[in-house]
This record gives sequence, C-alpha cells and structure tokens, in this order.
Amino acid sequence: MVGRRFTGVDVLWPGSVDRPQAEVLSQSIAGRRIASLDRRGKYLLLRLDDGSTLVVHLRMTGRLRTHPRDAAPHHHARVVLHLDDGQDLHFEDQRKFGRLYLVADEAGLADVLRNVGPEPLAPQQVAAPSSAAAAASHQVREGAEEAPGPLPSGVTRRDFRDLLRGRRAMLKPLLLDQRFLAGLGNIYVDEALYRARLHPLRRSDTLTPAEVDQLYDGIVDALSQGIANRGTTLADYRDSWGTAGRNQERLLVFRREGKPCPRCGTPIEKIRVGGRGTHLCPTCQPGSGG
DNA sequence: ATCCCTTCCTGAACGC
DNA sequence: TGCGTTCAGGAAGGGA
Repeated sequence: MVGRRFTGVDVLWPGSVDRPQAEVLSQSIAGRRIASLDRRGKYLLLRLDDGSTLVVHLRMTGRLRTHPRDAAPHHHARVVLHLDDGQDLHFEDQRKFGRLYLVADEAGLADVLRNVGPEPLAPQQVAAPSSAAAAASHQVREGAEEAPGPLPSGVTRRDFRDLLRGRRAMLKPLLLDQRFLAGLGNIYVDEALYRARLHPLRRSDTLTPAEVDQLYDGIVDALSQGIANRGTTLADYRDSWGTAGRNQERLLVFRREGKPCPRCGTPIEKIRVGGRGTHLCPTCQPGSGG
C-alpha cells in the first residue's frame, strides 16, 4: 500500500464512513498518496502525503482486501477505494460495525483516538512495500505456534502498576476498556486472565504485587501468541491476503466451555461478565476475591 | 470511577 | 421445511 495513490472512492454504505460526509471523503482523498502505515490500539492508520490520515476500525467483521480494478464488489463491500496501480482496496464488513475516518491533521486524529489508552506492546516492524521480503514475510509457517518469546512491550511492568493505581473495577471489564489499555478484545482478555490465573470477577484493587505482574505477563503473552499465529479465525477473520489465522487452534479457554483445562483438566466454565461471554478454569482461576 | 443498558448490524443457531 | 427468537460483540452515549 505504501507509495500508492488514491484516485477515487465509492461509498456503497454511507454508515461505514464516520467522518467526513461521504462526498467530502471522496473529494479529499482523491490524489493523496499513502506515505506510511501505522496502528494505535485497534485502529489502523493510513498516513497520507498531505498530513491527513485515513483511519480504519474493523470492529467485528470488517476487512480490507485488494481486488483488481472495478472487480464486482463482494456482497459485504461497503467502501471501495481506487488506487493508481490497477487495484482497488475494498472495505468489506458483514455486520456494518466497522468505521472509516478521514482526518485532516493530528488534532483530528487525536479526536478519533481520544479513548485509546497505552499500548501493551511496542510498535511492530511493518514489512517494506513491494519487496521479496514482504512477499516472504506473509508466508504461513508450518503449524501454529507459541510465541517464540514475548514481543517487546509498550507499557513496562512499572507502567502497568501505575495504570492500576486508583482502579478498582472487575478485571474483565477493566481489560476490555480501551481507555485503560489499548487493543484487548474479548478473546485476548479471557486468554490473558487464564494465563495470569486470575478470576475475571476479581477486583483490580485486590491484586497482590505478584498477581499484578502475572496479569501483565498474561497480557503480553496472549497478544504475542496471537500475533505469532497471525490472528484468531473463529469465523470470518482473514488477513489482507485473505489468509485465515491459526491462533484459534491455540486458545486455552476461549469458546472451550466444557472442554478440559489444558493445565489441570477441570472443565472450562462459561459465565457472563458485563454482558460478555467469559471463559475460565474454576480451578486455576479461583474465587473472585469478594 | 464504575456499572448497566441500549444502539448499531447480520447471519448462524436454536425452538417449535 | 419454515417460521420466529436469541445470541454474538466493539464502542459510544446516557443514566444511575
């Protein structure tokens, strides 16, 4: 994508564009070149050559895929962005929860990202455009894997302790809160809490210092493994090349209710916390601490 | 600060 | 076979 220029936009479902108005988006983006790609939390950032940024949030079922120019859009295509290299970038989104934002400057970007908290992981290397290395980098390795090691962290252990200071919410909704920490969704919260051996209903102000460190490690490990396995495909998720992830094969508790805990064999339980399906091992993640 | 509810959506799964 | 209902979930916004 880097180096390509947008030549125009077709908005098939205006509800997918948060800002500006669809017609304004088309006018503003035409002729702009993609300078770089970035990410904040769950938001994808396409930095354009005039200082503006195209922001994409995929939410549940959104995806970005390239297709040959003027290919018939998929049933779920919501926005088609034409590129100058003979390809079209399609934003497809079955459930229409995903959103596109075009902001003119850093102030506009900051407004879109106003509820995004600190990054649990440090920025990852983005493959260079149109190189053999980029093509090679997306080849799926044989078999899913544990993370070779935790990825570089964004927040440090000390940062994490500071983040928790003054907080007393239940762990599950706290970790889902993007203002507290960016990037964790329902799957990875359950996986992180299991790894940390902490009950989702535990209140954050009841954790011992050792448990705070366990939680931090659980978060970093769960995310690192997800990235190493190129994402969790429970139904729809595909990467930009249309390839499914493999992390669903390595989930420890999520959507494994009734199956044995990988650590102790106790059947995994499913409960509801804050309206969210929540999976845990009642033996390894005991009590809710009151 | 925290919790809870509703809204936005489609399609799969389920009950009868 | 074919209805109608329920569920899933990320984020925002309102109310308690």
